Amino acid sequence: MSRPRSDQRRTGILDAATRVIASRGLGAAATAAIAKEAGVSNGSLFLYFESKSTLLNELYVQLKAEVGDAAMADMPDQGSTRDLVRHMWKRWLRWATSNPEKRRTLAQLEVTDEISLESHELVRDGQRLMSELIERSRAGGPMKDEPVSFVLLVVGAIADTTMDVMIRDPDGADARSDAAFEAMWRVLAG
Amino acid sequence: MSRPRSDQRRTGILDAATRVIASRGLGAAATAAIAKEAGVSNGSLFLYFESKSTLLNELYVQLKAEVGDAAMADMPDQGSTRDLVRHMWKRWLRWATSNPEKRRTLAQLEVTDEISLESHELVRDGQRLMSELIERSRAGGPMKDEPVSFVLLVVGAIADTTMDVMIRDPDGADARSDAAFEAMWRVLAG
Amino acid sequence: MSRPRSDQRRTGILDAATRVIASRGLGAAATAAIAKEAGVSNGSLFLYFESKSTLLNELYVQLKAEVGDAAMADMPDQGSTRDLVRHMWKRWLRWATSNPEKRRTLAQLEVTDEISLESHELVRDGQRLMSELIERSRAGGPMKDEPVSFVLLVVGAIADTTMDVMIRDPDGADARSDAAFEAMWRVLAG
Amino acid sequence: MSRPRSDQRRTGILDAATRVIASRGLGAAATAAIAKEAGVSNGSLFLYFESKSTLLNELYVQLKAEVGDAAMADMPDQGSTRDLVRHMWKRWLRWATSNPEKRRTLAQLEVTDEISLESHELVRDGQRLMSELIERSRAGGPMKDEPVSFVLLVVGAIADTTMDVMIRDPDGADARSDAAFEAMWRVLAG
DNA sequence: TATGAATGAGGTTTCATTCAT
DNA sequence: AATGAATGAAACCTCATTCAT
Repeated sequence: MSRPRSDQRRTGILDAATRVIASRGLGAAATAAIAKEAGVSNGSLFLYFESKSTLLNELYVQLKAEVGDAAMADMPDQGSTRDLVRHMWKRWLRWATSNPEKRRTLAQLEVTDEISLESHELVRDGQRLMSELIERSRAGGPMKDEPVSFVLLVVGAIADTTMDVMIRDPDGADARSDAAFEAMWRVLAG
Repeated sequence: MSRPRSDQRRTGILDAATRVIASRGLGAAATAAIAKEAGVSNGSLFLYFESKSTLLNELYVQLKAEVGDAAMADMPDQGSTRDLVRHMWKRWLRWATSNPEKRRTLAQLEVTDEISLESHELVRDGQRLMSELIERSRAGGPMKDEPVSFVLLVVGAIADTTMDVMIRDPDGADARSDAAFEAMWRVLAG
Repeated sequence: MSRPRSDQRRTGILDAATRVIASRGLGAAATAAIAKEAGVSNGSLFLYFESKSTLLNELYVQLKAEVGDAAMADMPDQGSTRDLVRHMWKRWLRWATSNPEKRRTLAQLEVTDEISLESHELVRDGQRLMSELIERSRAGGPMKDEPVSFVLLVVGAIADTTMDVMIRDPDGADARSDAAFEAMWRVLAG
Repeated sequence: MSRPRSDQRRTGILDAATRVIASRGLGAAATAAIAKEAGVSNGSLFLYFESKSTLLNELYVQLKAEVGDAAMADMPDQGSTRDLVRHMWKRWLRWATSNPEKRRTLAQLEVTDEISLESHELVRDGQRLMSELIERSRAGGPMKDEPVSFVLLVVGAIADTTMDVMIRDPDGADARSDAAFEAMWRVLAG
């Protein structure tokens, strides 16, 4: 019938947005700049995304899902809880250091009020696997009586901080990662 | 030209900016809105601050200093390191829960690329006292060989997360604060 | 290239345009909206009409012809001039009240500068029958020495106003119609 | 204190809008075009008018008031009703022929759905004087039992049509005006 | 010094029209 | 012939900053 709407193009726009936000900041991420970076006309962007706001929200949800998937990928089906958490930790940080732009972009989106409550909920739903692992790990730790959501936020904050530092100074990345894991593990398991 | 004298006005503008950013978000913080909130004319704002960017940078540095001062105020000159850190922790979180708008604003400014490298350095300098306390505390912990700056960032991230959750749900504030302190202390002192 | 054949589609698009303009106003009548309302693809519209302007012009001419035809239909071949004019008047207004959307759309098109001089001339040509009737009627009236085109415009203006009021308040329609006919007749025949 | 907001500028913008709409049509009356025509910056327009819509509404109300004022100006305090109506008619048409652009613009604004109900009501209120004169005149005529608002609309329609024809062909203006007055008078007084 | 009017670049979004399928 | 994705030129409006008063 006609040229089919292309998933590649959609993805291309999201990728372009990631790059623009990472390099120039959210404040300078004009739709025109994103479209240009994606090699797409100004109007096409609005064919694939209803508004700039939906674009940002979808990008946020997708990136969050990507981190979550990366962290839980290839999870062994046996081993001590500590080993499982360590696996998660490694994958998590590896994703960040391999995708510094996505990490930077995510950090910016995390605080905007452009991101709707609904998107935040979608993200929470997608983190069920991580939540469950955290839940199991904290049994004997200092946060055993706190809401899981809070524990997850704290662990996430430590991870994010570690990522940022690792990205900024790749030489010390391994040392940072290991030390932070030990620290984080104590937060959970005491 | 020369610095205008009314410090009251300067402060008024900074306070207004805090309120506007906290309530409406950084994206909607037009200079006109800030001026209006401050009860000052549009143009006056630029007599006190060279540009919007300067204003935001000064606000950031000032708020960061305020948190630091609050955290280290009334520090007893003796007591175990743990007690000192506990003191810091309590003051720190109390400041945040007493100043939710400032906390919210700070969270927004933290990620903008509007904040210059210089401002970030200024902030680091102002945190010397905290740094030293952290330095002393971590001696036997899992992060004993990491750069202090990194440790400080991790501790700060835990604190910020705790603050945000406490502000969002004041009922559980005390439980959150205590549990997070124990967790944080393990990060430091193992 | 050559005229596409499906007259049904052509008509469907014109009808859709009528509906869209009547309900949403000429300013909101995007070609995409018209195509959608017609159940036809975006691009097809331009197979049937060279441009939006052509579409509007054709719609205008067609609607005007329709009113004219309706007004002169079933005209008896004898009777006093007054009876003939009365017949015309009745049919004219009946068409309008039976086709409020077409009437509304026509009112909008009447003033746009989108309508070309040529279209206006086409319309005038199509109103020859009405013109002749008016011509005969005004013999003894106050406008007996004016250009027929002017008289026709005046009569049309009275009719349009009456229609609009009738459509807006159907209860008083008959009273309006009768009174306005008497008034109009005096304009013609004094 | 500062440069005062200038009524001249406000008026200048309204005048510019009138000119642009009259010459290029409402569809081509971009705010940028209006601003340029007014010799004012793009942004200034929005300092004087909240939105394009308010600008158009104010223009409409103002022009309508102007016509009404013009029509009722210098009304003698005695004389037959017919003389008074004739006075109104003359002034009314004179205004239109002296202000062809305003007349054209008004014709365009009259049908837009950009004009709010409130504006239409404002206009109606401003036409009380005319209404009263019409009311008195129609006592023995064919429309004596119709709503005044309807009669006013009909008279207005005749006037508008006459104006348009007069403007288009100034040579026959006087003949048109006189004939149309006689016709209109019969509508009222039979 | 203080005011707020003035500026114009830039932002998001719409839409008539073209073109690949 | 038919589709609907693609285009890019506007359109309206905001806002940091300057400038007349």
